Amino acid sequence: MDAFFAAVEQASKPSLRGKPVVVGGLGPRGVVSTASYEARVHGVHSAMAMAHARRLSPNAAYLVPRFGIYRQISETVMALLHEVSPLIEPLSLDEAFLDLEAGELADDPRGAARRLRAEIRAATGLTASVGLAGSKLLAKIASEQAKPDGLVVVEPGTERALLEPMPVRTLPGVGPATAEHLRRAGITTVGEIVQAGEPELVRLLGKAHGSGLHAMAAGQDSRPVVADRDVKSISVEDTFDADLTDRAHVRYEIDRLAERCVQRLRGAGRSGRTVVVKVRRYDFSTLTRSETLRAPTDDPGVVRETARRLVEAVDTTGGVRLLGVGVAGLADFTQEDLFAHAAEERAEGEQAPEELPATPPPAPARARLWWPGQDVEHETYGSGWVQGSGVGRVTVRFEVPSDTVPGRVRTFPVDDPALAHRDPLPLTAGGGQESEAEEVTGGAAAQSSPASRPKSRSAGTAPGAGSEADVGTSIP
DNA sequence: TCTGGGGTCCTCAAGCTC
DNA sequence: TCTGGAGCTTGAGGACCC
Repeated sequence: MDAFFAAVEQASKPSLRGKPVVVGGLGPRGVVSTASYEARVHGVHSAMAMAHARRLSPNAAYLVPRFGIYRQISETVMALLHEVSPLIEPLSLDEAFLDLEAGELADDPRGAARRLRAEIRAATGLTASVGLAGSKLLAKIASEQAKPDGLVVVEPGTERALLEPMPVRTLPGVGPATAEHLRRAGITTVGEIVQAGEPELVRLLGKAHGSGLHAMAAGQDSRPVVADRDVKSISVEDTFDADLTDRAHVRYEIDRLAERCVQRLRGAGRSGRTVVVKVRRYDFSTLTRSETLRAPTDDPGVVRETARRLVEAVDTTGGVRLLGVGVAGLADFTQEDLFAHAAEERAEGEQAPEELPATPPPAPARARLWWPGQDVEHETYGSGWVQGSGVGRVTVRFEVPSDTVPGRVRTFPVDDPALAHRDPLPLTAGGGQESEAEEVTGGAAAQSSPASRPKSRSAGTAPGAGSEADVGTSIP
């Protein structure tokens, strides 16, 4: 998926169309989730510290994510994918693998891809990119090449030639640490991984990673498209604007996180046996502590008590920047943990004064309730979104997705009773520009080798926004 | 300017059982 | 009865992905 959050914001807010937009956490420790193509020109990219992004692109619009509307649009797109093939493996809100051979359009993958992109554009007003190949690895690489707004086809037999010159970071599973490991061994391209041989890769990276990477570098990827992956763990975590130094405050936050975690656990109809606490200290060192219970639980008291016990064993004297609570070893049933219940009751009865939770931290200032990008409604001026807030004032731009010109801006006191939060407005369907992207070549040399053709074809799709330079060769 | 949130998978060490 | 090894489980950390 490509610039999805930013593309939704631009579609929702007419005044931001064609402008640099950055979506992410706006607190002092926020990072970029997505940058629009206009912001990427200035060097802004995802996972970058927000403060860094602001220096690179000071005139961009900085907005908080609106997951509700992203989820709605994602559901629309996934429903369209279902019409093409029943076998879909979603990777995130905006990206999925599709096994075309499980659908009715297996004989015309290129037509299916074209139709899909057109339908996504018609339904959401957003553009999508598609990579068409015989494996998930190559479909993913092709969809990256296709962005923005394109289609790339990797012809069977061209896989090796396509992959060989690419940097090792192209392969999934190769991050900064593995890339550095390989670089020290003199390996910087995918071709060099193949040349090094599997035994050398296993020696460098271990059995699973080494042999898996060697196979992928050789273009061998037989991973099937898997629908309905089972969730293995559920967790919540918070990074604090300022490090927590007070143990009672740490305990208070652990209690809150345990509560939220159990809410999500119950929302998913699950329980779990292993409680995990995560602590990131002032120096960014990260510790996890876990405890496996005798039976799965979804009891907030049990999770809270276990999490408290685990965090007590961690030295937090220097300060804590992040706390997390999670539950793993998920099951579909619960079993009352009588011992933990008894322990909880005992603890409640015996709580010493210093064991009492700390006074909750001071509530955020009213101005912090208005985050840039949020949807609002004013009794007089109608629907709009928060452009900014501070020094007791909040600035709102009044415009809706269907507007063709930017809306007007007005400023109010932060506690103006006429101003309220509202749900996002849907994007206008069919808002995309008509443009039939031309397909160009994606693979390297177009030598066709039917014998090497993998059994299934996968298409990776990624709604994006931008130009139409496509590359592609036809599948016979 | 330090570095989010929610996940998955792998590796390794230690303890336990057979 | 003792001992060593295999295999499993648990706990912790690291790397990676979107």
